[in-house]
Order: sequence, then C-alpha cells, then structure tokens
Amino acid sequence: MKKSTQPTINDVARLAGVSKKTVSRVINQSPLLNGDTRKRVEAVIAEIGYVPNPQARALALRRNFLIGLIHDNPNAQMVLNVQQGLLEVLRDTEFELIVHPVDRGSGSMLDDVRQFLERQRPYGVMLLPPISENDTLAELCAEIGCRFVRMGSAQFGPAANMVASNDREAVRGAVEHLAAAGHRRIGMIAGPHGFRSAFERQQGYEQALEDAGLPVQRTLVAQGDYTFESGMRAAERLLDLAPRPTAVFCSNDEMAAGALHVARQRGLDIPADLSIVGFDDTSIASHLWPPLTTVRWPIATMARAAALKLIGDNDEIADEPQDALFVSTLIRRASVAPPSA
Amino acid sequence: MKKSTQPTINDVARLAGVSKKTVSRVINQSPLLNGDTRKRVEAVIAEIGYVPNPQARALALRRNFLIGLIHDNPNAQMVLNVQQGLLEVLRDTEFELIVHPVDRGSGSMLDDVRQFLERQRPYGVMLLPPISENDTLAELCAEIGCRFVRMGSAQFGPAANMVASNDREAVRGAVEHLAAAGHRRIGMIAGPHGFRSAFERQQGYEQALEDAGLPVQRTLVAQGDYTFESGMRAAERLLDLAPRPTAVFCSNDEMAAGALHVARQRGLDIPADLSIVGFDDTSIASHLWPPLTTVRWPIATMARAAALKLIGDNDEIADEPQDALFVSTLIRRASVAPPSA
DNA sequence: TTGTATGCGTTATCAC
DNA sequence: GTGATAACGCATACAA
Repeated sequence: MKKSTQPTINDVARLAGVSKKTVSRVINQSPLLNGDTRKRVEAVIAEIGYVPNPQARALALRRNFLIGLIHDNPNAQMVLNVQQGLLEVLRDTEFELIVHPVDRGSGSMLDDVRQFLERQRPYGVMLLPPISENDTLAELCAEIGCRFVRMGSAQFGPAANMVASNDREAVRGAVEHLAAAGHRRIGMIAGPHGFRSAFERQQGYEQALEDAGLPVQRTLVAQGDYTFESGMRAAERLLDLAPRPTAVFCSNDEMAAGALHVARQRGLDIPADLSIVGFDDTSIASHLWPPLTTVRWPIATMARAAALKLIGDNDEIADEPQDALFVSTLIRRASVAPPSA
Repeated sequence: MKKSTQPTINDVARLAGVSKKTVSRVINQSPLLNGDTRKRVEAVIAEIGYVPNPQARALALRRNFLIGLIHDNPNAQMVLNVQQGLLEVLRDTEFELIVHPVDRGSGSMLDDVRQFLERQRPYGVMLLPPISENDTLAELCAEIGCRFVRMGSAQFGPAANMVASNDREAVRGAVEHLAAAGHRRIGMIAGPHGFRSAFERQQGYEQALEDAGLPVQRTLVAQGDYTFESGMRAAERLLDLAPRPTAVFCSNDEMAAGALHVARQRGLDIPADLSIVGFDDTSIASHLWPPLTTVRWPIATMARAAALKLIGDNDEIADEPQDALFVSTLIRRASVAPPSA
C-alpha cells in the first residue's frame, strides 16, 4: 500500500504475522523469545530492509542516542582528534555525535549551552578546554541532568566527569630535560591568564627549576596567548634579555613556532644558540625546521575514554572505575641541544 | 504532579487554559491567532521554561532537523573550517550538525553511509572532498532521497548539489605569477592520482605554462600524496634535476612545507634560489619561514553557501539560484622572487 | 480563531 | 512466549 515510504515496525509485524511488540523484542534482543519467531521476523526485516526510526525510539524511551561535543575552537587538530577518538567508540553503537561550538567571549555562552542541552537533551556531552574549566558550565550540565565529561590539563573535578592529562608533570619533565642538557638560563613563554593549562604548565616549569636548583626569575617568563604572533612577541622580549636564555619552553607548539621564527630572524642557530621545546605535538611540530621537541598528550585515547564514560553503564560496557588521568610523553627531536657557550 | 520532568506542550496548554493545538500554533508562528491568547501562551511558555521536544517534532513532521557532515578526514583545518561555516548558518535555525566520518579505504564506505542515511534520515548532508567526488555516493543520496551538497575543486555535478572552487583557474593564476616574475623552469609537485583536485591543479599548471609559451615537461612534475613527507620526496627528485627548476608550484601547503624543508637542507635560499608556491592557505603557510605564497579558497564561505542550499526553500530563506562556483585568491608572501640566475 | 480526534514509529504494561 | 492497548510529545484534518 504505502510502500513509497520507509518500512516501519508495523510492516514487519504484518508481513511476519506477529505483533509489533514481538518485532520490538527481536530488535532489542529480548532473551525470552521463541527461536522460530525470531528467525522469521529477522528474515522479514532483512528482506524489506527495515531499519528502526531513532526519533521514535528516542520518544518512547524518553532518552536519545546523541552525544554532544561542546567546544570553543581551541585548535583544529585537537578538536578533530577528539572527534576521531569519540567516534571510534561510538561507531559500533547506536550513538551519534553532534557538534556544538560556542563562543566563550560572547557572554551568552552559558545560555547557548543551556538551550542546546534543553532542546536536544543529548545523552551526554563532552566539554573541551578551555570551556571545560568553567565550573558553572559543569554545574549547568549536572543541574539539567545531562551526563558530561570534562577534558582538561589537570584533574579539576570528580574522576567520573574527567579525562585529564597531567600537564604540570609533563612540563616538569620537559624542563628537566633542558636542565639535564646543561641549560641554566631557561626561559618560558607562558599561556594566557585564566587558562588552567597555562597555569599548570607554568607550575611545572617552576617546579623543574627548583628541582634543578635553578632560580625562578620573573623576567624569564613572557606571556603569550597561544597564538603564533604572541609567541613571536614573547620571544622578542626574551631574546632581548642580557644574558640571553639558552633555552625556552613554550606552552604550546604554535608559540614555539613563533619563537623559532623570531630566533631565526635574529640570525640565531637552533638549537646551537637556543633550544626550544613546545607542547601539544601538533603537526606543525614535526614539520618545523628543525623539528620541534615537544610534549605529546594522548588526546585520542582520552577522547575514547571520555566516550566510554559517557555511554558506559548504559550498555553492557562495564563501568570499571576508569582512570581519569592520562600520561603525556616528551617527544625528543632536533630543537634541543646543550648550550653552546 | 509530574514536575520532575521537562514540561511538555500539555503542561503549557493546561496552564494557559487552551488546547494543545493552540500552543502548537504559537510555537509554529501560525498567523491566524488571537493576539491575547498568543501572549498568554507565550507567558506560560516563558514561565515554566517550556522547550519543544525535537524528537517528537521530527516524528510528527516525518522529517528531522539534522544536517550531516560526511567526510574522510582530508585535513583538520579544512574540516573545522567547514564545520564553522555550516554552524554559522545553522546556529539561528533549529538544525543541528551531526558529524559522520567514514573510511574511504575500508571498502564498506558506501554501506556505512547508506546505513547512516537510513538510520538518521538527516534532512541533508554535506560531502567533503575527496569522497564528494564519488558519483556513486551522490547517487546513493539521491536514491535515498536525502538532500546533499558536494564540495569540490571543480563543478562536477549539478549546481544545486555543488559548492565548488575553480582550482584549475586558481593554479593557472598562481603559475602565471611565477612566470611573470621571470621563471622559465617551473616545476610542480602534484597531488595523488585519482583526486579531482590533483587533476584540476595540474591542468591549471599546464595551461599556465602554455599561456606563457613555456614547454610542458613531464620531468618537471613530481607526484606526491598531499603529505609533508611526500612533498619532501618529490622535492628531492625535482632538485636533482639539472638544470634545477627555479620555482615550484605545490598542490598543497603541506607538500610545499616538505619542499621547503628539503630545499633548506640542501642549502638553498628561499626565495632567491627557489621560489615556492603552495595551495590551501592553511595556517602552516603563514607560519613557515619564509611565509608561503599560496592560494586561498573561500572554504567557510562555501560551507555557508552549502548550508543555505541544504536548508533552503525550507524556511523563508529564499532559494535564489545560488552560484555553485567560488573564486580563490592568490596570497602573495615572501616565498616567491625573480630567479637569481 | 480555537478545539477534537487521530497519527507518527517505537516501547512499556499487563494481560493471556 | 506472545499480543492488545496505552503512552511518548507534537502536528495535521476537520469541525465547531
């Protein structure tokens, strides 16, 4: 009759000579079901190419199968890696990923997110830094009753709602590496104020200096805002110092690239005259000349873990007490050498 | 009574003392409605914070408000720019973006897409290159009855289903620029076989040479696969030539970066000894040293246009015969100079 | 201008 | 084990 449209559960029921409920049972793998009827229904399903309507399912179940990704465009590679990690887990489930960028500068960010959550009512959402650091946002999710996982550079919330790297520790290792190479004047290009990641990384830098018995000097720290240009400006300031630092740790690769740029403009040889370490291990790091020593954090792994936390204890996927902390590694390339002096 | 859950249209109706239908009319901006009742209903809506359930709406309307983005991870910046462009348009509508990456190498790509389309039944989907070039995929969308827009480097389909740049023309201009600077041995690092973009760009290169009265030599074209490493390998081959080309056009920035890398390893001065032009104007282009002359295509604009095509003639948004072709521009930076010889 | 009855495709309740 | 029947939240016919 109405073959023009997508077949529904009714069509299957009619053709198989059973009730809707039975078909529903087949779809939902109900255990109490006669093997014969099951096979018959499955045959019909395969034959007419029936596929359940997620909208209707969502309505009846009073819950849907959408996972939201809320972010404020940190950097392209990061967002995409997260998406990839999430989708790797979601691929074999009935969940779909729905992306919702926001503008943290707009002032209506919270309202925007609230509207998104109330409208779509996603099953769970993942929050990317830097907005993941916003406690009000986390409270909003909790209040609305939406599962959420925050990604961050430190564990600033309950483990159940976090996937975090340990940036402080990672940077400590990186700067330690510099000190071990013989550097005694190690500068830092820090991230912007208000960013947890910037704070953690600076802490790691200072700890490493203390561990190495080196003085922590304010003049050796220049602040940037994670952009290439700000990295250039910060590097200018650092390289104007006398004596010049022989090494500089940069809070991200982008700024490291800017620093490298400036150093070369000044005729400095990298790494002979200046060692540079970045953070993130974005593609730019390996393509720079010389390739950049940097810190890599397991972003895809973290995203996968986040996805599991979001959809976990829902399906048969056991909700083992998953760890919230993930370890970063120092990627040693050619931008670091002992000081030449 | 049941205040624990999200308010529904029934709650609004009851509290406002009207029928569900009237509330529905308010929501859908029906013109034939008493101003008083409208205001009363709107007041209740605002008071109890009612927000329509999209799932139920979708079910009743027999259509949903999801726009799909199907891609095979071309490059991160591109995917993100497209997302941004799409969401800019979708932001003020009731549509949401749902991302669905696929693996064109897996063999099950078409089945994967088909399943996605049949399950979610998105209102429309956007196809990114290179899979957008796959005609079978486009036919699949058409067959299933899903609106679609293909993004490409040339108009290889009906304008209604396309947003395209004109890569051939853009490259012609870029190589012309090289010729105008006095270069007579201009090499090319081409993209991988089977990519429409690679083909178009090579065509543009050859046309420019012909226009300039220069011979088209096979040896001056080295093939890469759009990766940094392949750019390095291709550059090696080109720079081994005697006489050496004095300029090289690269089919994308990534490969241009690889070429730059190799040139510097060989002690060549850029641009004095070798001029380099890239394509895409990704962030890497401006951060390279020297900054890379490259072709910028209006990716966000194209994405916005695509979004309009997808949701167009649905809302009041007029479906003016939008153009399918978008023009690229040559971004002149420091990697090009007249040949030094 | 507003209300009533009915349907959208699925699942849950509770019988048989 | 299986099947009527009533939700789920909203929209469309068709009356009133």
